[in-house]
Amino acid sequence: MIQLYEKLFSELGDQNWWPAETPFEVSVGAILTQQTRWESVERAITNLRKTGLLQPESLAMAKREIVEEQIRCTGFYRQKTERVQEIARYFSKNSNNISKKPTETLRKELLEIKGVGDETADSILLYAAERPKFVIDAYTRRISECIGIRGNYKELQQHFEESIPRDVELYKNFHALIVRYAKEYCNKKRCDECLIQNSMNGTNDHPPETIFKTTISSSDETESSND
DNA sequence: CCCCAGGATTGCT
DNA sequence: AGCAATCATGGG
Repeated sequence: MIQLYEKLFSELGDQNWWPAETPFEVSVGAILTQQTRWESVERAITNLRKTGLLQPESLAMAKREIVEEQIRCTGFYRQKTERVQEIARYFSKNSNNISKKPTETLRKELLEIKGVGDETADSILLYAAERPKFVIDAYTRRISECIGIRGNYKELQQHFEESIPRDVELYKNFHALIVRYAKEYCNKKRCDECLIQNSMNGTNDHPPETIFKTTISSSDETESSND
């Protein structure tokens, strides 16, 4: 799997992804970017900054209509308004001790916020809180499928995290490269030029159905006993 | 006019 | 546990 990273890096270089000033900005962006282009998010962030709403306290207290107006360009603006304001409330309360919370504790708290699912939580954990959590998004799923890795969110994440060194910067860059690559190649159906099939040659040439059973089969949970 | 984008929630089976 | 409908704007 690390060969894949090397391949993508040598081909596409450093991505300098997720440009943002503060952890709070990253977290707001993580909500806004759901099912939307990043260019729209940038506009919304600019609007929020311009109106002084890019801080936890001011955003939390702002009138709903005002926030909606600023982020409307990202779509789903009513839900997203409610959700970024919840994020803002969370940061208002916890901005002092977020860095002290254990990763899994933080993750659980983030997931309690309506509108924060697995991917958004891990994006916040990785890009805002600098925790080694590999983000699984639609592109990562698609590429995983192509090289015969299947499973739910947690299984895919586990597979990536066990296959590469536990390093925050590596996680960031790898994920950024996957997204960049998928946009350039998968979205344009340039499968004939696929770098991934080539770079994974030899490490994984099993048929899609039989590859995953060996690595995952036992779901060893060390967290809560059940739901 | 159609489909898709750096998802999550809800409801149904 | 898995699947479809829903949310909504902006670009190609």
